[in-house]
Amino acid sequence: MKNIQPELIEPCEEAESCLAEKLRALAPINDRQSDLLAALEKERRTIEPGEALFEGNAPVNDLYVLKKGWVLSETVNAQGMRSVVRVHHPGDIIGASQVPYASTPYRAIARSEAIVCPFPRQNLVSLLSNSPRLSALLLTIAMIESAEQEDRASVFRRNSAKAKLALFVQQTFGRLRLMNTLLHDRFHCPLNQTDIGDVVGMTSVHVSRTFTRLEEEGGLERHGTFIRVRDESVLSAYSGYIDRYKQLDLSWMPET
Amino acid sequence: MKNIQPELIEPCEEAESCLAEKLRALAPINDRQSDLLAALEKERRTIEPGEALFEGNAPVNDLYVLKKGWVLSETVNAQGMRSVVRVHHPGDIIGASQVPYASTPYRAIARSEAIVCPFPRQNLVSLLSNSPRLSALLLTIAMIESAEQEDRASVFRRNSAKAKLALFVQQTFGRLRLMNTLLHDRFHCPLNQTDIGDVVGMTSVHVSRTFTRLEEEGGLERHGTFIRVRDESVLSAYSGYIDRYKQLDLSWMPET
DNA sequence: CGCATAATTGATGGTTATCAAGACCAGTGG
DNA sequence: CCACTGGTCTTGATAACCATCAATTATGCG
Repeated sequence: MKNIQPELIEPCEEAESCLAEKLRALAPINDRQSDLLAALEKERRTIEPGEALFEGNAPVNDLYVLKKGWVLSETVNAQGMRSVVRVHHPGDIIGASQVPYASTPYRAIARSEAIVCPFPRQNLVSLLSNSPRLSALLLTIAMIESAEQEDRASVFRRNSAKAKLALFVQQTFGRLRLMNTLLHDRFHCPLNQTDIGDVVGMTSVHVSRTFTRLEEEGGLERHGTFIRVRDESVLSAYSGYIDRYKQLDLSWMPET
Repeated sequence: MKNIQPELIEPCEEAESCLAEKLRALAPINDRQSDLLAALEKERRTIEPGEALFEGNAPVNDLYVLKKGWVLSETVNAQGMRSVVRVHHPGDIIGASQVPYASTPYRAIARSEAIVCPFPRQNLVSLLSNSPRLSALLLTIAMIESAEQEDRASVFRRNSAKAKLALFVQQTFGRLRLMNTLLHDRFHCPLNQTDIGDVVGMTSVHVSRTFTRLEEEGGLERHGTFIRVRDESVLSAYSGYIDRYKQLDLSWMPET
């Protein structure tokens, strides 16, 4: 397997507000709104691969805007098996789904060198109080991710290993492309096959076999830590993938 | 199997605003906020069991507050298998996860006699614009449901059939109890085993077998269309169930 | 080069899907 | 009262898929 030159990967790192970049990819926001968002990303913290951002059953005080790198939210279920609940990419708010809770059962762990901007949960309130439009955008993101989750649920609980992996690749690629429009047909995946297995719900052994089959069928190619989407139609035939960042209608959103 | 007298089931039906009832179960809201919510439930529509509320790939114009009955959001995946994406109970906003989209791929179908209150998507904006607290509550509900979904995902994609069914029963019971504090240890389930199978991702045949085993182990009992939770610890040992409506910390929410 | 981690490949077994047949149940009409 | 019917649930036999265990090969890094 030949290597492919890693291209420009994390354009978000340089932005004044990574979250603002993400929201802007969905709908226009004005300077005042942009400033409100930038206020969330004053602090900065770097995390090494393998290091934990927070541990399971820790109190929820801060949320984190992810500026660079991949972070996994994972948990251990009743039978002691690890399960990766979410894969966070730049622009995501890590811990957003834990906002209403006193503590989170999840553990967040970096899978590549990551930069996060911690901010207290209280700061969310200033967004909600000062901008209906930003409130609507936060709700929109929650709904988009919810739709993605529903898609995964549909496929992961009944379908074949090929469908699971195909959906994983397509959803991941779709999310990365939102923040990095330079991506063409391949992306860097810092997860090993054990991680991927814990995301889609299969063993690392079967991840390996299934990747090989999808390669044989021409759906994708692997080159080291890069994955190339070669024929989307092959993958979609298994996964039924829908790009949840397309087909949006945000005309209803308030202006301010 | 002896029959059990169906007790008082749908207290929400009589409330001025079913949604307000649900939010009030989470955090106090004042009269002004309550009025804003009641404005969403002016219209009313009755749906018979088996009847569709909307079909797949229909444009998203209205959302629906469910006042009474069970409604399923379902879809057909790439391999032509039916998948139940969500089970809606009284107090739910049907179609909430489709707010940002021009159309929805899902089909909503009633499984018992249902009453819904349709309201245009635009009306959400008046909530967001006029009450940061209601915005926060809407976000909170989205996050709670997201957490429930993550729990399902963790269990459904790797675990045994017993774990899947146990979680289904416990999550369903937990959600119903939020709106009906009279429920003690049993609830009416209008879904047949094919429906349940399409919710949890297994065949109706295996649902039957697994229910029988869980009964033998003392976790639950079935009496006609009623399910009685007999020993939560037995079910939790499989499912690792967490009540996501407990352990909330909503102290951060804005007042107005 | 040597070591550790990750990926691959093969053999075997368990869990669940699938197919098929029969039991149960409520409602209907002779 | 009883056959009939459609739906649902149950039970059994078989097979497919994936997990598991184990051994080997590849990859990356000091």
